[in-house]
Amino acid sequence: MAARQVSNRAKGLSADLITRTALELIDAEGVGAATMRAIAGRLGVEAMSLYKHVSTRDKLLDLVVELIVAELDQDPEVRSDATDGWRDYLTRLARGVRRYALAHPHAFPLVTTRPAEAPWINPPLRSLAWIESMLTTLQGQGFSDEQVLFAYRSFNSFLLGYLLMESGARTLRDPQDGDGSMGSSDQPVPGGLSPTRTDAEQEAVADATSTGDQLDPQGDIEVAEFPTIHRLAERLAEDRFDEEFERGLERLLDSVAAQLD
Amino acid sequence: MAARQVSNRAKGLSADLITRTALELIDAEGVGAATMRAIAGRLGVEAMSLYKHVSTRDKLLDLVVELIVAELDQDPEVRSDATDGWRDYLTRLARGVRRYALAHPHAFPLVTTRPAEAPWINPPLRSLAWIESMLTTLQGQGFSDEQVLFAYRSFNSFLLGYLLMESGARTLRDPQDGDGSMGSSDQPVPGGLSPTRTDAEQEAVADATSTGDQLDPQGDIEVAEFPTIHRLAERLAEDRFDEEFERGLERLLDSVAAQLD
DNA sequence: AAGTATGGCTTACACCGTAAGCCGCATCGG
DNA sequence: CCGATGCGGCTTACGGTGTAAGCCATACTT
Repeated sequence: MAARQVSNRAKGLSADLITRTALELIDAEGVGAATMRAIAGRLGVEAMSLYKHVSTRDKLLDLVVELIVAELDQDPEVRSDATDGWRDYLTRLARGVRRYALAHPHAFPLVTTRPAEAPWINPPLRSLAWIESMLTTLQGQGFSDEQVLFAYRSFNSFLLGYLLMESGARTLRDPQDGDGSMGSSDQPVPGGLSPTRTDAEQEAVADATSTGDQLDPQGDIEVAEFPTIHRLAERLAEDRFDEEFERGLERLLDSVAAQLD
Repeated sequence: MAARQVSNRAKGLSADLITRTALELIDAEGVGAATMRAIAGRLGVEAMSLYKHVSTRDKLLDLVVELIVAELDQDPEVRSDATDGWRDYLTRLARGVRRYALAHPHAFPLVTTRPAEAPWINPPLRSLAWIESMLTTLQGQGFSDEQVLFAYRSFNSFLLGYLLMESGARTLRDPQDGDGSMGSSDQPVPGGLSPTRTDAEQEAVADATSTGDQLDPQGDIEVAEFPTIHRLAERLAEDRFDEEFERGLERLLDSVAAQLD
């Protein structure tokens, strides 16, 4: 009964499994590593077999984005009701989004960058279900249409900017970091549920200087030319993300509150 | 004397010309359209000739980013001095950045997404020269180190989030699009395209319905499932970007000012 | 038992980035 | 003036990519 699939047949493929495998590859080695052949290979299957379940690689990447965003549904801290008020609701939601952003630093640019189908679906909250949830919740909390719209847009644009900056900063290097959590990090940001390994070797190292000759071969700053950067380099590189995220979020919520006058 | 180059020779190629041509193609048809062959073709040259001036396509894309950011230098409204105070300085700088973001909506994701060489170089202001300018200017205006850092990070993250959202919203619909580059950091991973252009590497294409079956074939909302989105759809799609940008910027500057207490 | 649909596989193609090498011409040292 | 040098084009070729088309064993349906 079952089990024996000597040749082909019954490998148990499915769009979901494929999507999940693609995300694993992306997490491990970057978006570029998730080729149809690589995904198939990891599933012990030929590349063309994937097309029985997924129409195109492009659509597959969209599915990956959906999969990531769907982590909100499993996130125990995120709630779709606002029993403790809109501020609590938005705070939990924002932290949930941050959690999946940091859980998938290689994939996050996909979430932020992929063209949307409608102007009101915007990153990083690209799920109609959650957009609806947010809008109705705020409305239920007494927000006028105008205020709902303001809150929605500010919220998205804050998260987008902050998280892309943060995940970008955390991502760039990788001589070998082992676990990637340097510095602080003790907040409730631990993480997503997926087994992301940030390690990966990726990046041909070879280049290093990519922005022309702004940086010397070691990647250090030209002291003479950029004295202030050099002086502040250490503090610029410092990791205060948790703290700054919470502060920024508070400021955002304050400005939303102010709009309620 | 020059002028007549019957066969080969003296086509006047240069890294700068190539970069400029690449940007034209990106602006017109998306990042994915800027293949080495396409760029060369537009210059009446063979693809391999480009490599005499540019080491790799990846580096070329970096040059494109540099070229875009360099538009700040030509922008008559942007000033590198703060004779009218830091608020005026930051306002002009922000508007300048917005100007090039909107001038190159297809290329902007490159600016935001391309892995940086150092943690303190972050999008969308990816020029050491301008970073230095901003830091020293603020410092010259009496900001403490702490305040400079706060201002720098807030400023970047605000611009990044707002502009990516805006250019994304303005971009979404297009016959074809295609974007290349990679997420946080990727491999060389060349890419194959399909009939028209899509792209490999990171993502691509704007093919319309992408978020699964959230939208019906026309791209309209499922009214029953998402009543609030449907009710607010028109206003969500409304274009109030100019006004909101200015308001958001003001709020940002206020919060920077508050930090000066 | 026959028919049909499903879900794998094989083959093939156009296009991609780019390594390697060729060669005409412009420049310069003698 | 002539030869050497090397720059800046071109040609060829390779491995990799997404995916169209068609094949065929198995599993479900009737």
